[in-house]
Amino acid sequence: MATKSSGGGTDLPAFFADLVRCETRLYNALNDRLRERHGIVTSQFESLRFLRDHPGSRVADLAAEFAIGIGAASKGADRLEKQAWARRRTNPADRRSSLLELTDDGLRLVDAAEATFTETLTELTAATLRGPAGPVAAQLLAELRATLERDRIGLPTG
Amino acid sequence: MATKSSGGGTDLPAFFADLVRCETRLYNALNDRLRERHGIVTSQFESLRFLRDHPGSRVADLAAEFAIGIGAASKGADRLEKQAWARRRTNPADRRSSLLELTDDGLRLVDAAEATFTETLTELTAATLRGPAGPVAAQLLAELRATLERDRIGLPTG
DNA sequence: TTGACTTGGTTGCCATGGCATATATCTTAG
DNA sequence: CTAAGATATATGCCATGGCAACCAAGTCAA
Repeated sequence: MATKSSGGGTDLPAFFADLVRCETRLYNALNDRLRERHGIVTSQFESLRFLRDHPGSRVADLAAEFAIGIGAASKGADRLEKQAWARRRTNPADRRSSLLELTDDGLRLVDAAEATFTETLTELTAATLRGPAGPVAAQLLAELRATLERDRIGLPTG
Repeated sequence: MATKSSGGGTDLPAFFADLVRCETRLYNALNDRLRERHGIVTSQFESLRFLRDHPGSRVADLAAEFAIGIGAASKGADRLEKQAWARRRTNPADRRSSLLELTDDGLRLVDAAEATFTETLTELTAATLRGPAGPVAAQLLAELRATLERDRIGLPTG
């Protein structure tokens, strides 16, 4: 029981495998629904929601939030701009960067997509999360996330 | 509190966000360690471990396990074969498919990588999972995974 | 002020995965 | 047995992300 005892009673490799499998399948399922109803995928929905809730963010802020590279964040912003869902505005305080904000179209889209997102997520997870373990697990994931972010774990290079 | 009550006391969108952020950062961090020490990434480690533990699996079995498309699984197998970590053997019962198995090199690699994997994962998560919430959360994710797999949620097309 | 360093972002190249298509094999109704 | 359909995989095209090279702009010390 060497493996189990390292995690204080939890089989960490099994925990990780379950975490990844849940994430993959939920992400895929949400992609399907969001694509068919709104023409976007989950990563775009999350970017739009972040920009709605944090207007004036920079490309680097998107990268940090989602733990993706700066390059990927920049390209993602390009795509949102190309669809006229977001735009870059010159940052008056630092001309190297731009401040991102949603357009009216983008705002309407994210609000509509959020309904689909929440509905689908509820459909897929509410039964399992309904019991008393739900909030405990949610709290633990929030703590794990906070720890990883505090220690800057798993940030890509570029 | 409409959102929270749908999940029986859990904010499902927040739960999902935390789940995805944890998965991304852990995956990235494990990628770094595995790449520098063994020249593989986490997805390859997981494939190798699966083949070690389920010898004679088919490409379709890999796809189902990881909720990726058949095409992606086929290409992944190609890459493992190219490195001589695995090989395809003709399936005597069905000549459309091959049975995959590790080579001796592949077996040595996965065993070595597993030590790095477990060690890194422990380093990153053991502190958070140590408390009483750890097993509760692990159990909940296992149940969620089982539900998603039972209902075939989030399987790609090809 | 200026030159070295840092920081924010963009872009090109490569690897990987999704999806559609193409093949080769099974399976099965008749 | 045969033809139609189902199944397992392979492969091509496209989208996306990592990483590195590059450029523009800010910071700082002397």
